[in-house]
Amino acid sequence: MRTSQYLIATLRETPADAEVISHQLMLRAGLIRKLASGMYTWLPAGLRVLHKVTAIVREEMNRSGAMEISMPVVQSAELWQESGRWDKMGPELLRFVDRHDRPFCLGPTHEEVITDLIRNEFNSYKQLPANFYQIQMKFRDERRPRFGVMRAREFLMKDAYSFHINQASLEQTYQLMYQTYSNIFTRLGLNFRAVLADTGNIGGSTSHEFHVLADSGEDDIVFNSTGSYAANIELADGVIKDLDDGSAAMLESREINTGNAHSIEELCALLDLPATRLIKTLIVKAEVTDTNPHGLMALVLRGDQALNDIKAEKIAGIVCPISFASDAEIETVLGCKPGCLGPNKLDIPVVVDRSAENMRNFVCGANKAETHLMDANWGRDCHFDQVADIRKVKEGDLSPDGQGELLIKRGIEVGHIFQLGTKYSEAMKAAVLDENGRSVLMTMGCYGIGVSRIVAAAIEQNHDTNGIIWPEAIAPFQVAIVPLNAHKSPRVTEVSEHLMAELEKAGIEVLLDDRDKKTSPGVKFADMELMGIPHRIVVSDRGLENNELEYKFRRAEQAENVPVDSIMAFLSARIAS
RNA sequence: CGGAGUGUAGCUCAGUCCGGUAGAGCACCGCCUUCGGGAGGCGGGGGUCGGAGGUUCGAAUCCUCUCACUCCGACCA
Repeated sequence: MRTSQYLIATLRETPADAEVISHQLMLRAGLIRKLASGMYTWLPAGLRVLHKVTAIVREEMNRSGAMEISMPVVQSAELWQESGRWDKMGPELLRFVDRHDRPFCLGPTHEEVITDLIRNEFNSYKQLPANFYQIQMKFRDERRPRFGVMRAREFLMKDAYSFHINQASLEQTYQLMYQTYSNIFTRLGLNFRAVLADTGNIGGSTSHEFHVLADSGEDDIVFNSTGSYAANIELADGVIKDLDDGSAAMLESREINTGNAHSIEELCALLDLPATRLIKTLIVKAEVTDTNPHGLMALVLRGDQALNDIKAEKIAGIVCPISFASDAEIETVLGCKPGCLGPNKLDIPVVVDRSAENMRNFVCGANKAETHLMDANWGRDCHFDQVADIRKVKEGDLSPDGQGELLIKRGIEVGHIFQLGTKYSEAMKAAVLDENGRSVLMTMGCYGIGVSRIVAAAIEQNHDTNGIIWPEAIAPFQVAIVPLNAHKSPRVTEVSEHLMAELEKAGIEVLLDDRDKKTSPGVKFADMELMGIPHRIVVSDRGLENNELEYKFRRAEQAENVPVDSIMAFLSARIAS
């Protein structure tokens, strides 16, 4: 390819409405342009990258034995009503009617369509297991699209759905997909982690997310140094090192005046105690029942620990999404404002985190204005109804498997695999006959990859001040040829053209920067670097006088000279490796 | 959906407070010079100042409404 016949849509300056680096560089390198919020046109160079990612995903999915299909983007409401998600989904599902006033939606995911297909096609256990996938544009009307294609409304996704006669078969395919995903992200050249994940509303028992590590990621992922444990912070478990073992002798408790000190920090300063000696009591909304007429619940943690909302939402009776009780509600029910609350003599359910379960002689609110309880103890002064893990793990906690300490890093979720169970097959009556001629609901799994998001994630992980540094597997071109003074030097032109032809014959993708003499060398260098092309050859009279070409690897500091007649061997060795 | 902000040339922005001929740099077109790190000179094209309404002799500028976009939060199989 020649730049003179290609859309090199590079921008010198950063567009004002791009905040994260991948979004800025995708615009500046001329990969995408915005049509509307969360919707992007892929320009030629960007589409080349997207296609390379797609090709790797497709190859590995095919290798795993999955079958590629293509389902409609537009889906009729009936199926969604049948699964119950038409009402459950909310405005994220973009709905509209056709000319006959029949309701439709743009597919945000395809569980309904695939389940409908398979319940009609499959009759026997002998047809199982089976795994189907597609690579297709999805549409989700996100409340707040952001960061370019990282969180877009229209995005390219690989989604796969597997069908099984039982849980054991599902687990086999699940493992296969786990391995397939690991292969895909390895081939893409990304630094990633597979982590245990929350199954969220989709249900099911087991789920893993695949995260590309990058500081701009939207998720916190937790893992130990040996790699034997990794989880999304939403459900990560960890062991506190300095946990109180509850062996100390109980001291006499007493009320103390703490004035206007309300926060843990203020109390620590006032009492000259570490936060680990304090107890934090949070009041959240709960369902109103006979046993809990106030509709509130107390969540108790050690003073230095933070609440994990996702974990807390799993406690029976808590209102989802979790919300804190207002000051007025707390005062009405507990007779005290927040700031002096404690788990003593509360007539609402009290859930204590394991971090506070065994504490001795702690400080907690006395449920009385400006008053805290010193040297309080469970049983004698305070009570709890239930112990649960509701704590957000911290860096430095011990790994739950006993292997070292936990690290926390930011991650971009690029893949997610689920064991669905029978959620959809039950709702949509998708069954086959087993070997005894009995009708059995199929067990399902589903497996997603954010293909367009991978492009952004790769940039987040691979860039410098000059622009993108593509992993070689997904670069739009492998080699850039930059001729200098081609308009004056027939020899430079000839060598450049010849090299391009040779490389293309060898199946290597080349971009020859043959823009006219008005495009200065500096502009060409800057553009090729901005676009992140991994290998660059400069052809100049100066070099040719010594029979040399200049080679520079995008990641390297320095360029090096290579004899003209060994350039093909030189390049094919580097590109292969 | 709550909070904040921004809309002026393809891009980055000035001009708005204090109403009076629509600006700069880059990009683009032509000619000349230059040619290994975003060159220089001369000449040129390009805008209903997001939209609608209002105030005024006169509105990019003041007022009202509206639309779009961005950020923070909430939300997110």
